[in-house]
This record gives sequence, structure tokens and C-alpha cells, in this order.
Amino acid sequence: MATATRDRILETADLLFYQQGFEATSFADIASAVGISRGNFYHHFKTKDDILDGVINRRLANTEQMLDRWEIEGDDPADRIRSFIHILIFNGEKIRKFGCPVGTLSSELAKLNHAAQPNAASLFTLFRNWLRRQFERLGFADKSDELAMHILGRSQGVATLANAFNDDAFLRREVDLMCAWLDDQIRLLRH
Amino acid sequence: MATATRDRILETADLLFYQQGFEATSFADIASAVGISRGNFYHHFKTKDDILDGVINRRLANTEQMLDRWEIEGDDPADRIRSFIHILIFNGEKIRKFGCPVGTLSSELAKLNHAAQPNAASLFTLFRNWLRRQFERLGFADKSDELAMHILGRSQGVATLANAFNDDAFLRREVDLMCAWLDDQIRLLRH
DNA sequence: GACAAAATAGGACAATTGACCTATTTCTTG
DNA sequence: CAAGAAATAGGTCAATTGTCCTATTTTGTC
Repeated sequence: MATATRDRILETADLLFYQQGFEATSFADIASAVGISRGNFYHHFKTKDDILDGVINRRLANTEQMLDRWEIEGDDPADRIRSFIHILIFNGEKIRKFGCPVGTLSSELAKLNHAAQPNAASLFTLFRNWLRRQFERLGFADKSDELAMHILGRSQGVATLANAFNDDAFLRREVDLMCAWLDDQIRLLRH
Repeated sequence: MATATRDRILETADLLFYQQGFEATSFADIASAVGISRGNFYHHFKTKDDILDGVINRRLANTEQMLDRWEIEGDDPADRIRSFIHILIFNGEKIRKFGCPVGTLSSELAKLNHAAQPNAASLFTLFRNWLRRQFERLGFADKSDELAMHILGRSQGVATLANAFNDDAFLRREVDLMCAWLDDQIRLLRH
């Protein structure tokens, strides 16, 4: 089936882009990892930017799916935000090895001056808007977006340092601090 | 003079590694930017890893120098920490364009599984230890390293998001929050 | 079962890269 | 000033990369 191969390519490229970076991953890398010829590969994706677009769209879809799941599983917006914070621990091993998939891709594309950088940043926007909605439901109104960006930034920094130092204790400590910060914000809101 | 050319190479490589990334910068890029032949280039640096080591050492030296300056200019440890926080604004334009030079290099080398990654992370250690000393002087004792890592992580996250969204307002807002956080910590310490 | 479309394989290409080499030229030093 | 060392230039090389092309096989449809 056509879609099966295309999906396998995207899945593999997604993983390799995360683990090795976009530019450091070649056509041959992906093709050999999938187990197909470069010719077949090129039949599905005409240029490397095509694969990048495909990978980003895949990530967007997967992220939306995950956020929807969180929306269903927790009915308290604060719990949902805690779900977000705890992916740092859930994906702790990968993050210590390869950093945050969203942040590292965005950074790399920014340096490459790549046309798809805003596209990659839209992955951040997905989280940002989702977090903003949770804060809005908690009653933070106009402050919601700023709070969303704040927690997004905190998690980015944690990922970067946990990766640089391969430090699991730091990661867990900061997750606790972020949860404590959230509780403080809610407490302050209710005077 | 020999040192002059070597220094010019390092200076240019430093800039290009920051703006384009390590792997995306070729020998030819640096040589042509410096205005010398590749042969001459190779006389000063045998391999690409040699240049990377040179660039990292250069950054280490420059960073130490900057930290020493901050140590002299401010006699209040809190002011010194504020100096650190405000580089985010001072270098705001570059950060929005290329991210944090320390964090992005460390991330890239981690993905490339490069032997020099710990070397790049030692740039973080320089800031970490300097910040820890400031917190110690403020009386935070055993908590000092955790506070140093916290503020280091915060600034990393701010840099990553400011770069992803090219958002100056966010950057300034978060700098204010970090300064407020510092004041809070000091207030809490003194009961 | 015939036949067009899709999928797959594998070769070929120019361009780029890091690395290496050999000549010159410049500089230093005795 | 002579001689050796350092610096510079520029060519060469194998390997890799993204791209493209043409065959062959598989699939789907009437």
C-alpha cells in the first residue's frame, strides 16, 4: 500500500530528525533505516524540504491528538497543565539524550534560515494556545497567554539544561517547582 | 603574524558557528569569510574538530573575562545576578535571530553525538559556578547550586522561545519576572 | 486477463565537503 | 645575508549529498 510506505518514511524521518537533527540526516540514512531504495524514497518525497514538511505536519497531528487526550482525561484545567509539565519526566530519557523535539528543531531551522522555521514554531503555538485555554478556564483571563508562554519557556529551559548536563535530578526538581508555581498562581488568583 | 590569522579564523568561526551552526559551516565558508585560502586555513587547524575546540576555548576565555568584569563592576551579589539576567536584553537581537550561543551549540553537539559536547557544556558550568558563588554570598548556602541551575534554565527557555517566535516583548517580560523571582528569594531568605 | 497507474529498485549526475599534498612566499634568527 | 621555519596559496582526492532518470515489478480497475 502507498500510504504505508509513506507513513513508515515519515515515522523514521521524524525519529532521525529528532535524534540526529534535520541537516545531519541524509536521504540515504532514512531510506536505509526504512529498508527501501532511494528511488522509491524519491517517489514519495521530491525534495528534502518535502520530508521536513511531512514530518512537521505529522508532529502537529500527533501533538493535537495528545492535547485532545489530555483534554478528555482531566476535567480540571490545573490537572491538564500538570499533564503538560509532566511530559518532561515522561520523556525524560529522550530529553536528556536529544533535548526537546520542538525546541531543537525550531532552533536548528532558525540557524539554517530555513523557510519551514515558522512552520516548526507552530508546534509551539499548539501548546501555547492549549495552555492559554486552560489558564482561561481557571479564570486568568488576559493573563492566560503570558502564563502559557511562561510555563512553555520554563519547560524549554529545563529540557535544554537536562540535555546539556544529562541531569535527571535537575529535571525532576524543576518539574516540582513548576507545579508549585502553578499552585501559587491559582492561590494568588483566589486572593 | 601567525597569531593574528589564527585569531581571525577563530573569531570568524565563532560567529559563523553561532549564526549558522557548527555542521552547516564549512571550511570554505570560514576561509572565504576570513579572506584566506583553504590551504592556509589547514595550516592552522588540522581538522574541523580542532576549530571547534578552538572556538569553545575562545568562548570559555571570553566568558570568564565577562564574569570577572561583572564581579568587579557590582559589589552586591544580587546586582551581579541581575547583570546575568540582563544579557538576555543586551543580546536580545542576536538571541531572537540565533538563540543562545551556549545552549544551541550544546544542543547541536548532543544531537551529533560529538565528543566535544561536554566541552561545550562546560560553558554552562562557567555560568553555573559563577551564579552559585553569588547565591552563596547572599547566604543561600546549600541551595545555591539549585538556584543557579534554576535561573540558568529560565534564561535558556526564554532564549529558545524568543528565538522561535522572534518575540521581544516576551523576552523583556520574562527578564522582569526573573528579577522579581530573585527579589522574592532574597525576601524569603530573610524571613 | 489486459492495461494503465502506482510503487520500487538501482544507477548516474553535479556539487559540496573534509582532508591532504606540494609548491611558493614571507618571516625569523643566527 | 643566508638558511631554516612558518605561513600562504591552490590543486587534488575520495566520500557524501540531494537530485534526477530509466527500468522493472506490483497493484488496481475495467
